[in-house]
Amino acid sequence: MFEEQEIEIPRQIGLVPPLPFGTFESFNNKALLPTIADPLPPPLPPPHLVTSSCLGGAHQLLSFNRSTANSNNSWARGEVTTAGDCMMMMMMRMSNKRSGGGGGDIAAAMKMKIKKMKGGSGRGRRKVREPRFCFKTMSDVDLLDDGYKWRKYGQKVVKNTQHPRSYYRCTEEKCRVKKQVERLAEDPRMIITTYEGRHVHSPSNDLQDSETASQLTDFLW
DNA sequence: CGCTTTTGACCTGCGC
DNA sequence: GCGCAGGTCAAAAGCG
Repeated sequence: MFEEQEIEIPRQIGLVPPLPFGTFESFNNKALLPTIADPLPPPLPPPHLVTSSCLGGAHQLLSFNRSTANSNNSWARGEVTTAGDCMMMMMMRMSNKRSGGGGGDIAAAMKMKIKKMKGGSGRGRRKVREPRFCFKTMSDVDLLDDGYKWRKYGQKVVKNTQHPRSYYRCTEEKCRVKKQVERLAEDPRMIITTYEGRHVHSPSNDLQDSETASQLTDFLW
């Protein structure tokens, strides 16, 4: 059970079904498909982070075809080929669910961390913490291609970790989305990517389907 | 030359 | 109040 009153980030993060960890099948099964009309999943198990080793090596090619997708949304028209696509799918999935209400699991998962950061830290003005969620992925490269352009603005060695945490900000003007990237101490092949905020623009990658781009704008933060 | 990365300093909150 | 830790700033260096 979650003590929702202690959750200090907006509940718009929504529900995310727990993902089996360690296999690409987790991306081929329905749990991750961005089917907008999906009913809400059953009540969630305890707080968790979204986890999946969707990437074997650097941006291993993933295939995700129309028949698998089984829906008319934009993603069903193409193939998922990059790490970024995988992350987008997860993000979209989360966005799909948030409107259904009853969310808060990710928020709960982050509760301790957010609570600790409540009031924040760092230089200058204090601001309201944006919604956050994180992915655990397997990749050789730290900065996954998620369709957006990022500028690194800091790096920090976090206590009790072997690898520094990198801080990135979306390069788009007026877009305040940030992300943190760090490698797992236990398994350096795994990287934890934490997104904070919501994109106010389309991915900078050239998407062949402009409709896709516009829909992404709707779904991605 | 403009953009990105690096990196040490700085700021703020929290725990003791 | 002090020290610690996390997050951010910004100057300098690097790069295409």
